[in-house]
Amino acid sequence: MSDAHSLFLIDGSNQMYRAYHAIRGLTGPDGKSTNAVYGFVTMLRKLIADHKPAYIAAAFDLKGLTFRSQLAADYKANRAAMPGDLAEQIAWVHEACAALGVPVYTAEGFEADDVIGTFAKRAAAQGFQVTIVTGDKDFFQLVGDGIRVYNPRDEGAWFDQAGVTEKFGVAPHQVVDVLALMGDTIDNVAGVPGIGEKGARDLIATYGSLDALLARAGEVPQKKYREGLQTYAEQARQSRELVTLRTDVDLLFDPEVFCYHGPSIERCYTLFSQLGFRTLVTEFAPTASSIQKDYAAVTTLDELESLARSLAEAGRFALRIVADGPSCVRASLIGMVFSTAPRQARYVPLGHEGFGGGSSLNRTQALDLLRPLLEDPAIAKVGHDLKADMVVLARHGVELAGVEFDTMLASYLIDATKSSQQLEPTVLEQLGYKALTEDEVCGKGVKARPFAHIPVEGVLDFVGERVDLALQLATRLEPMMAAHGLERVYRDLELPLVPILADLEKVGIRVDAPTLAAQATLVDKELHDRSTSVFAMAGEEFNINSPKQLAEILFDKLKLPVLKRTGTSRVPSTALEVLEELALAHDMPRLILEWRALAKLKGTYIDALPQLINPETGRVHTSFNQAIAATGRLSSSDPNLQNIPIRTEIGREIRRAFIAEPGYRLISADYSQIELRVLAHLSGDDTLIAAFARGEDIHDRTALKVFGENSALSAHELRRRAKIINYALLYGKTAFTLAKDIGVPQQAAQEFIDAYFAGFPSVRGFIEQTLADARQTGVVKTLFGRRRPVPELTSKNGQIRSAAERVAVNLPIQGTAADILKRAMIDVHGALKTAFPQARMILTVHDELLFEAPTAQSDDVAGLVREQMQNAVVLNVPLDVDVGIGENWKEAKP
DNA sequence: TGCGTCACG
DNA sequence: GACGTACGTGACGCAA
Repeated sequence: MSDAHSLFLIDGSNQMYRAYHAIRGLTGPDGKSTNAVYGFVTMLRKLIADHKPAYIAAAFDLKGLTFRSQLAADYKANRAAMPGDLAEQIAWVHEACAALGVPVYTAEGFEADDVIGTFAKRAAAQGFQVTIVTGDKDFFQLVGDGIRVYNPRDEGAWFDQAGVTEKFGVAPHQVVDVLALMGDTIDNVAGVPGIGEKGARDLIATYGSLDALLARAGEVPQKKYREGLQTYAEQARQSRELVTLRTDVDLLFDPEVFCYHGPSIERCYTLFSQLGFRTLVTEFAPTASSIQKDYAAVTTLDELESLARSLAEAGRFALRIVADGPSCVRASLIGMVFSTAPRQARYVPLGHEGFGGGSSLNRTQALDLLRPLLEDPAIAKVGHDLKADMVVLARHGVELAGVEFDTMLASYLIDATKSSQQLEPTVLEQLGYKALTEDEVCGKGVKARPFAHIPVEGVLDFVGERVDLALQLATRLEPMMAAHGLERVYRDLELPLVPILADLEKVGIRVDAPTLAAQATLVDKELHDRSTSVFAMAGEEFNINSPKQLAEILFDKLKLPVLKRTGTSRVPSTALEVLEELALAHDMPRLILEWRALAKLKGTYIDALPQLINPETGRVHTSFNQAIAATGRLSSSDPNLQNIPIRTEIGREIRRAFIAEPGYRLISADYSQIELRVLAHLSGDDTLIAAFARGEDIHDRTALKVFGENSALSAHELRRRAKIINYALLYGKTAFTLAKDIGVPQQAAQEFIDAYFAGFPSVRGFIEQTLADARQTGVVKTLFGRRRPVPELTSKNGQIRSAAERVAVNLPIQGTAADILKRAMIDVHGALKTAFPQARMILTVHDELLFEAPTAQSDDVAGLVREQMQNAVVLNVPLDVDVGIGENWKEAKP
């Protein structure tokens, strides 16, 4: 295919339209559509990669009239105007072509088709093998003599002379005659009335050409065709002129210009960054390793002393711990790397093994030498994810102090919706470098080697970049944070939280393996009972956990009705709500649901947790992720301790396995209805505020507002429904789902929603004001100034826009609640340190904090915690905290 | 690796 | 008139 003389001519306008319609809903960082550009770029890159043309160019229509309007004033007058969001992308598409090394041609007064026709003929005459890339059948007229047509939509769609004849029914030279006869209503090519595509093709095939046909019109047997041809002969000739592509446009075919030399990396990088095409940005980014830099390893203690002196003199440096291991709390220290200036780094190897024994320094001596520096709060430390470094260092007896700037947190505060706040993508976005990855240095999968087994020279570039780039990032992100007004949330919340979260991770929580083992035995029996019954009903054994096999049994074998299909694969869904519905008609779905609930508990918690107990501490150490959740919440992983069951009795039993050390108690402290209180504060709704101020039960209050005083339902049921309504309305739930959740008709649900907003009038005002502000600024904020960009608020797609509106309303509420909890954690941590140093915070779950304290102090600790949490912030409603004490987490839950 | 499902606030 | 239908997470097992 990569003929030395192959020339590809791309029908740019045609392919741009196709891309626009094929991809929907893609937008760039500024919320503008990028679908046509993205689709076009994808097409063009695939075309070049697959066919490796030696010469290439693209042609586009220009805005405005062409010579064809002079032939027929109404030519293309019926065409709908180009959609605005496509017109906006034309300049980008041109730039994309140019960046990818494809010259762009247009011609005043002509269409792209004529430009292509001209180049095709001239190139073919010079012996080029020309391929026209288009989905437009009009180009069939040019095929032959070294010219063919290719439609990239369909891989097999190559049209040479034989291909055109087969596809279109006539030879290429007859194509214009067929097009002239059949006309084109959209483009206002008149043709001959009464003759369509099939008629035109048959007539031209029979008579050879339009001229011959018109000359012998009287011989045509079909009356409709005959009369049409006789009446509209002139119109047919004019139509032929319209559909005939010009091959004589005043353009020079210069092979030098058309010769393909590959893309301009810089231009592609700039363009794709602006458009927000992340994968492509990665591909075209320059690598930092191509830049001159000064990275070196420290090989003697003398050198290390001199490094320590220069770091102390600098007063501020970036650092990164290099470590191997399954997690920070179990990591082994391999080295430390420092930087005080751009493109400069010094690596202190401490654990590289087996390379003549001389490459690593003595760990104890080195740490002793560095300790004063690392523990000095007056020397500022910069890094990316410093919590991880703190946890590793603490294992080696070093308490890192002076944490001053964490680039991961800064990046997170600037845009919490980014898919990753890792160093590489952040550096790529902010500095335009493609940093080395751990995979490139260590390998991945089965081939991965630990740092300890790689020589120092092998890791130097990678580890050097870690600190060098972090320091450079800090310089760039600090002013950005200030510009967004994020200093307060950074200095008052996120930064002070870093050492606290490190403490929580280090301390962990005690989990009792025998308790879980006993539960495993019980649950196994329950699972077995249910699967036996299910298999009996099915008449065969199968894997209940396989949605596919389960669907076959339920829907094929038992012929139960398919109520819903899954999102992308459109297979029959076996989700909870579906099975609950089916359970009304058959016994198996209920058993399946019970089996699933038990299997979930066993697999995710009962069996998994014992394996995560750290043998050194006998405790489970989760990781808290401070830069994941778009709302400012923390998340927990490996294991996730924020989703331990509580809603069902059997699930709640698992919390018995989370226990206090002997002589200690667990203390659980929950904020009561914190999000509704935040709503009361933010909306200023008098009714809500008054209810909270009087200490009323807010769900009862809503029940009264929504259902009135004379409802027939029990107080308990009213409260249950009101609770659903309270939280539902907070997030923009619709009547449809509310109806399902509380089991009433949709119309009744709508009436409840209306009654709610009537009862709390300021809540609606708050929602509307939040949305109005967000539309204007493109971001939403919490009470503490945390921000979240919501570019989709201006989307033309109603569904995307609605989702963005719900996000925009949710953020100030969920995010402010998260801010309050973070503030409380900082206050409580500080207060405990002085008053009860033996007590420690061990877990945080969105509106709950868990502590472990000596039994004798537990009441006092509980009181202090409660006090600190209630006074973490001052709102115009009180914050209420429920506290409980127990030997295990279940007992401690208030 | 992506998807379906389900645990939590 | 059809479509989809509440926010935020993380983990497991299956199927490809």
